[in-house]
Amino acid sequence: MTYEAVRGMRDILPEEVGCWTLVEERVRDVARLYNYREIRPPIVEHTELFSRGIGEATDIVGKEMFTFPDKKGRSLTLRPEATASVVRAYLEHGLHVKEPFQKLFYLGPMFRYEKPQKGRSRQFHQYGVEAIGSLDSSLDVEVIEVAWTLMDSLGLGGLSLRLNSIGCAQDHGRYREVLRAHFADRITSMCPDCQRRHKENPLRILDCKDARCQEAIAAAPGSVDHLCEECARHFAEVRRLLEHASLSYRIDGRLVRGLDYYTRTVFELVSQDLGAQDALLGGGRYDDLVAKLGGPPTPGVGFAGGMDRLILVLAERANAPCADERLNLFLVALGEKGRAFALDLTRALRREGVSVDLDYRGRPLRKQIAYADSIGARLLLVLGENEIESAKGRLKEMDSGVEEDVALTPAAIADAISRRREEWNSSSSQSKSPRT
RNA sequence: GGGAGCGUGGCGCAACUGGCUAGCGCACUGGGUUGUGGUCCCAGGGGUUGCGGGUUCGAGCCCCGUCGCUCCUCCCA
Repeated sequence: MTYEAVRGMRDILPEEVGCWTLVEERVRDVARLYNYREIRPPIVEHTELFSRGIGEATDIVGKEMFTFPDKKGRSLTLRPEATASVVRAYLEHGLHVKEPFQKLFYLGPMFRYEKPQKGRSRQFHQYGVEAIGSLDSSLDVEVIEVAWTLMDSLGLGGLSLRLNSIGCAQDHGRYREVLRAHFADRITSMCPDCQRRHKENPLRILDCKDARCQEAIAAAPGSVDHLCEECARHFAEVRRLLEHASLSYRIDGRLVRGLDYYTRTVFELVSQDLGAQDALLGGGRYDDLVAKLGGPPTPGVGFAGGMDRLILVLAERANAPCADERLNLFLVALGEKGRAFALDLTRALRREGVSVDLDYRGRPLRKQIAYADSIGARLLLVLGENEIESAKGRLKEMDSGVEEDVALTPAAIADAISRRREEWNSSSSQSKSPRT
């Protein structure tokens, strides 16, 4: 093997693409259902957008970005997430002036320089929604509902929602001190990482999984108990509305997300099927981000989900829904005459919107048919002297073996196929797929 | 970033304590006298054993390095 893909980047081959397009379609359908509109920011941004937006002190900015200089020496970065880009676009194009309240969604590749493992590659794909311009608790709940609805539409049950509120910027400062005080007298018996975190950002201690630290963490006060009056009220309302909508959740006082811009509501949807990389999607409020990036004080809330992980989970469950587009018709050409006839017929049928293919390698009849079968063609039509002379052929259904006479005109064949389309569409996603 | 394991044709695997031209299944190609597939039979192509060094009479097997993958940790999607 002479070349291989760059570490942490992988090919999505034709066999898998069906699952991807299906998930993408569902994301778009659900987003539209809730009136979120698609936005497509570029993949490369000025490095500063992320270091400002996501936070200098975060792991993402500190050590996980694909950053490089352009030809004029400006520092550019492959986006590690999309929220900062969406907010940048929101401000750059004056959306905040035209209509400050915007509901947007996106879909696409993100890049983080991490050690690759299952469910975590350096180029990965996220979908996400952002609702910018309102502090209303019902919007937090709507965003969470979008996530649940999407999972439902993919037939994914058995997921759980972890929920927390980390309060506003002022609350963060106070809570940090509360934690620092809590851990102060036992920090010496905790892991080295936590001793560092204790100084830098005690919030991160809550994320630690080291056995030595668990006791102290379990006894730590939750952020929920240290919210200011307004944040507490906001969170209570979020919870009330979630319950009202019958969306179950579990309060997790240890849930602190890795991006600095989060405020108030934070949440994660986790799956048991994913091992260490169990977060299927996560999000929350970012009420200070727009202002931090130079805009007017504007609240926002959103989430991002990992498509790669989602597809991994779908694949592990039985009957994963995958788009399965099968070729309508394969023409088997016999001899010179048959070949010429088949080429013309192919062109005519394609103009009629019928997907058709034929042999390009001069293979014998038997192999042509075997090939048609292996690529999952729905119908087969043999074109030899007999057919051309009589202007009649036999259309064979590959799955059942049933044959039907047809006139060899594009219109007649296209008609015979369109009669079957409905039946194909209703059974396509579960029926036998090609190459299995 | 730290820890552990693993790299043999496209895929899945085999090769006794280092010992003959590195095998098998699937897939692929051709054929079983150019008119019907998914079964069967025959034949065939394809690997400098991830890469680079070393030890040895001899290395797919041992040692070192390197690259990659997997899992845990970390982080998150």
